[in-house]
Amino acid sequence: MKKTTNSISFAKALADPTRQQIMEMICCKWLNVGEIVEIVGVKQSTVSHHLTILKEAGLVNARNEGKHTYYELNQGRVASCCGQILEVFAPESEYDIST
Amino acid sequence: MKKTTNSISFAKALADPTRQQIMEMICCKWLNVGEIVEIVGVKQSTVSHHLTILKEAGLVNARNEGKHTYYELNQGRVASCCGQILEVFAPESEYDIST
DNA sequence: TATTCATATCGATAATGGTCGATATGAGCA
DNA sequence: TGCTCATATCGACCATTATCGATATGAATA
Repeated sequence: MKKTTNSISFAKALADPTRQQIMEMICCKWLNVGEIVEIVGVKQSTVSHHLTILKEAGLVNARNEGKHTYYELNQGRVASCCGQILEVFAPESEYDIST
Repeated sequence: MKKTTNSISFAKALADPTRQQIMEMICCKWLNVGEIVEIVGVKQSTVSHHLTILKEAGLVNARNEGKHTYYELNQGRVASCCGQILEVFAPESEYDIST
C-alpha cells in the first residue's frame, strides 16, 4: 500500500457522513462522547471509533474532565489541510488561506 | 445509507492515493488514459474506474480527440469544494475563496 | 466492411472500513 | 477497597471499494 499523506488522511476522515456530522457538531463547541452519541444516533463504540480516526488525522482536540472526555474540532487543521489541497490541486485558482 | 453530499463525494474522491496521483498529473495538463496508465502504473481498467469516480464527483473535464479521451482536472471544482468545507468546518478561520 | 487501437464496462477477488455487542480500562465516589 | 459510570478497545459481520483479467464499445483506417 502507498504511503498515507496528510491530505489522504484528511480526505478519509471527511469521507464518511457520520464523521462529518460529528465534525459539524463539535465545530464550535466542546462535547463529550455521551453527548455526541445521543445526537448522532449510533452506538458509543462507533462514535469512539470515529473520534479515534479524527484524532489520528489531527482534526480534533481532546480534553479530560472527570470521567468525561470532551472533543472539539481543530478548525485550524481543517483550514491548513484545505490549503494544502488547494495548493496542489487548484494552483491556478485564486484563493487565500490564512490560518 | 445516508445521502451523499458534495463534500462527501469530493472527500471520497480525494481519499485514495492513486486518484490523488492522477489528479495531480492532470492538474494543469490534458492527458489521455494511456498516458495516465503509463505514469501511475496500474492497469488500464483501474485507471478508467478512477476517472469515472472523478468524473462523477465533477472533478474532471473530458474531451474526445479521435480514439483518445483526454482528461483535465477541474480546478474550479476543487476550489469550490474546499470552500464549502471551510465554510462548514472552519468558520472561525480566516480564509478567502474566489473561484 | 474488417481490422486495429483506445477506452469503458463487467465479474471476481481481496482489502478496507463502518457498525455492533461484549468487554476492558480508568476515574470518581461510597 | 469495591462500585458505578464514561470511554476505549476487541472481535465479528457486512457493505463498500480498489484492483485485476476478460470482454464490449466505438472510432479511425486500410
